[in-house]
Amino acid sequence: MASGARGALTREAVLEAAAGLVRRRGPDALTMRGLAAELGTAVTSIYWHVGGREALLDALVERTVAGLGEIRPSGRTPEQRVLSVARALRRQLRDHPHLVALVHERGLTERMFLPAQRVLVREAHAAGLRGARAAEFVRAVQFQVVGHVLVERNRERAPAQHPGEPELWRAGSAGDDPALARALARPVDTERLFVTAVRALVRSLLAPHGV
Amino acid sequence: MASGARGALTREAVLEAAAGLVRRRGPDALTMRGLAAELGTAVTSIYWHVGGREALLDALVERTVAGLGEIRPSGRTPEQRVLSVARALRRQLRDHPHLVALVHERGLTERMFLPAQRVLVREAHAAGLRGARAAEFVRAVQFQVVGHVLVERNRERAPAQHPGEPELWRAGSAGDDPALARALARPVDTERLFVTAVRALVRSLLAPHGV
DNA sequence: CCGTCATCTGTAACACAGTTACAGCAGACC
DNA sequence: GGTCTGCTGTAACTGTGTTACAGATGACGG
Repeated sequence: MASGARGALTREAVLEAAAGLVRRRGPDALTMRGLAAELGTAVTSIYWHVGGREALLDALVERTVAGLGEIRPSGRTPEQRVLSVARALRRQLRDHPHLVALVHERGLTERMFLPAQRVLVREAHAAGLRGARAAEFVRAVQFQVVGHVLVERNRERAPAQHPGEPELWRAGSAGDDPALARALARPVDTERLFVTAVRALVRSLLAPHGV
Repeated sequence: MASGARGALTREAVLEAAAGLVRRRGPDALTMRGLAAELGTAVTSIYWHVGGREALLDALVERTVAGLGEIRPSGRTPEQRVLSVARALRRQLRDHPHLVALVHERGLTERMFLPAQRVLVREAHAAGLRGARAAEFVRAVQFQVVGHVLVERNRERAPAQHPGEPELWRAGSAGDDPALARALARPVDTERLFVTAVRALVRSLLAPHGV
């Protein structure tokens, strides 16, 4: 059963090296040959241990998601607690930028959110939402958080754009509101925007006055 | 200046063929050799006319965005009008699914939204928002719409997930709310969710009572 | 102690991708 | 005619995922 004398390559070692490679140099840098070189072995060993590239990426996603810490709500009101969950989740995803790219590339955004879903369900209940209404609340928050992070990440690696927002709003194209033009020409404060948007959404959905 | 006797390959013809290829078989199917074969020419001609693959994709995005129709708000209240803009934009993006993939791959989500930004600014103004407040409103709606479409598209091409929402919520893991468990085990009605979320966000941000 | 077998590794290839060096063709212009 | 520019084709280079196949290595049964 045992392998050669020296390294005794394991599936875990392969995943570890792959994770390191992705963390340091991004998902595109994860090539089978490069990974083999990093491990000082041959490509075929990797295929034997973890299967092809697809399986490797899937395993990486699973591994990283499992490694994310538990999310604990904090705050008094349900609104505060949900907001804290959203912020924690965004923080986790931003701390693992490669995960977002990986997950999106593989169509697994749902998987990325599952760990937080239970927590949100509890908070929805605590806020008095039940049944389909609660489910819709959880889904709305989920889509907003994940969507925001996707857009955010996307913008960060965006090249120079033509025409970009600065050029577009430089002149008086905003009618008679120079403050607005200035604000739109400035780069986005994504952290602040995130909090504002989530708070607005949550406040509205938790409001008691029916839809 | 003129070319060979027959086709007279032009940059426009190359872009048209590339757009068709992407529309029919997705961005991955757009290979330089495949495109050349479709056009009955050689790869080098494509390089001469439009540059490499990156430039080709950029041109495609530009072309498609330019081809999107104008967005006209409809409805009486600002809330209704903004919601109509959001729905129209989502509809446009969903009618060009390849565009979403292309744009995300190239980090150009901002470019995707620019045509609608002016309209939203006008509506924000009509609703009484000014300056930084209006800018934040526009950005929040922008992030939500684009983010939602990204998540939506991502889910549609998602493979079977382990564990998925159905398995997760099949049992009584939702405490004592079987209706909620059922709702979460069902597939998401993204159209409805989109409207609910955008309306909630807009309503809250347009409310007069300060932050 | 020898043989067999499952496990693991290495060599070398295949098909396909983007890209480009370079030769050649066709019309324009002098 | 000669030359020059615009455009096209051949064939190659590098790098990708993947796999057929031959070995190596150690455990186990006789």
